[in-house]
Amino acid sequence: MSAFPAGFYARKTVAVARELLGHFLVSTVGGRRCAVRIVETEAYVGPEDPACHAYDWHRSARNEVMYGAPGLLYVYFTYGMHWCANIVTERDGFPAAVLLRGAEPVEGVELMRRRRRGVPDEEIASGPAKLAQALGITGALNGHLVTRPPLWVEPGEPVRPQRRASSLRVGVRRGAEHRLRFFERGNRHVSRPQA
DNA sequence: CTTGAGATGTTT
DNA sequence: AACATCTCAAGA
Repeated sequence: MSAFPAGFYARKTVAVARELLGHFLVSTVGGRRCAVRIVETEAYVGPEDPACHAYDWHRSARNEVMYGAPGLLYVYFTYGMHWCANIVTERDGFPAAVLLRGAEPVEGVELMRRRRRGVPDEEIASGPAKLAQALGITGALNGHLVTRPPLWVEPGEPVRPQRRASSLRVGVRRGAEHRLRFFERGNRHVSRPQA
């Protein structure tokens, strides 16, 4: 059994991943407003986490923002096509973040339907790259602080612990054994089968 | 409903 | 060669 979920910073990142469920993400990217309710997250808990982009203190132009202050948006490009968005969770200098994996549209749904080319509403943001596309998030927002426009978190009714569930992280090979994915049980906007 | 392949560019 | 993914087509 590896140590990292028991460490202090891991606990904080995991707490953020859990507690983000039920809160809102508001975007005014492009000048029009839309908002989603977060229903799925994953924790990437720091240098001891083999799945984390900052594993073993790896530091590069791509993941530099992870080493910054909590509340910064870490946006990366993957599979040659997709943007994914994280929120940095730990103190300056300790690289950890929470991946935004799934959300349900609550405001500006027409705008998000346009960005997502007419897919059914439950697929507008049911996945990290779908979520980023729906909100207009790209690399241009890398390093943005999520307390102000054009993208910020607003408090919502927290998901009660009884309605929260966890699972293995999706698409992860190294460090795959840890249950660091969190989601609202039964929600239709969660990205994958809820094991 | 499920599975599998292809798209596509960056990082290791 | 892998990658914190998505879409579509085909099959059960």
